[in-house]
Amino acid sequence: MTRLKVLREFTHGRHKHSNCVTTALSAAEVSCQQEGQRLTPLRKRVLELVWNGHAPVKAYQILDVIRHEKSSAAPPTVYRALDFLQEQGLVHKIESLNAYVGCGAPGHAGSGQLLICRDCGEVAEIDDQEVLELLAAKSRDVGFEISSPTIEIKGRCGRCLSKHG
Amino acid sequence: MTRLKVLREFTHGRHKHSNCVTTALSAAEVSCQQEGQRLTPLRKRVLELVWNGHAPVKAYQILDVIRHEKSSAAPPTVYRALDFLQEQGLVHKIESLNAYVGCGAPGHAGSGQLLICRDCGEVAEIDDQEVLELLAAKSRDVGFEISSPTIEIKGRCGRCLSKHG
DNA sequence: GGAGAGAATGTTATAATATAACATTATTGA
DNA sequence: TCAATAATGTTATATTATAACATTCTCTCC
Repeated sequence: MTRLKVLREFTHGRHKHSNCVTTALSAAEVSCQQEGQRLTPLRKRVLELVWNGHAPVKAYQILDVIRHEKSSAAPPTVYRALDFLQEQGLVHKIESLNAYVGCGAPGHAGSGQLLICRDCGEVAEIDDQEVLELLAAKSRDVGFEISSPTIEIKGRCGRCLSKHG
Repeated sequence: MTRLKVLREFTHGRHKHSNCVTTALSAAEVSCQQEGQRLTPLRKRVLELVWNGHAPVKAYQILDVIRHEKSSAAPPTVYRALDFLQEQGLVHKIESLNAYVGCGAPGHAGSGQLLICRDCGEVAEIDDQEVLELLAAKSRDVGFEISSPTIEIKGRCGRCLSKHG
């Protein structure tokens, strides 16, 4: 199937997560450098915490950690960093959960389609042009022009399906 | 284009909105009757307020109105009614706005695709099987099985497009 | 009609999420 | 170095939502 990009995968079992974090942080460095944006230590740390795992992370969870490291941390500390990271396409907000996940493909415009596993909580991200084009076509039928789709899908990932039937 | 159902339309200018409200309330009565659910005066009033117009309505806006009519009104009053209405498919929550809109096709399972106009704020709802099937197919490619999609799309409606270019 | 069960609503308190507004510090570029 | 801008600090508060328990209402069964 062409045009389907997988921006963030389900882990489907154990994996060496430190690799995910390292990769994400390096990619973020590069991306920000290219864009002339500053990935400050604070922003980098927040990104790292968002990449705590493959499940969504809440703003106040991040704050709880940062508070222990930096007494000046307050809600704006975290929300501003998250805003920056979202603008850079390094993080997506999952609106239906009020939580955040790292994006596997920084610099990538907008968010793709977020797949959220009800069982294990992991989130994958795909970006499929066919889906977007079809949605755009259907929207045009009612006179609507898309600018930014939010697509969040709850269901079950392959691993949880095979585990629990 | 087949299989595209329009559950809630953009008004595209003036219309007699009281008709929308009347229709929605009647449909709700019928739907609840059929399902053996109780559309109490409170729930009906909340539904009516959600249908205040074609733009999303916030829970606390509803509460502000109800407070004037019923001194006992408090947040749970409104949230419980909204929960009930969502379960009955009479109202959808727009996750990306923390706001609510009425559904034009009660009883309909899940929400369709919500189209949100950035300019006038109106929300339409379509329900297209092709889109859902394509999404399901693409999700299957990464081993994921969809149970409930949340699709909210920001853009511009036909009227605003023709107005402002 | 009355008793009991379950549903709906009332009531109080608080949790969880997010932003406003202004002060201070750091960084960059002229 | 100085000024401008960006980033962070700081305090307060707005917004959204739920917990927990009390009371009232509605329906059914007898």
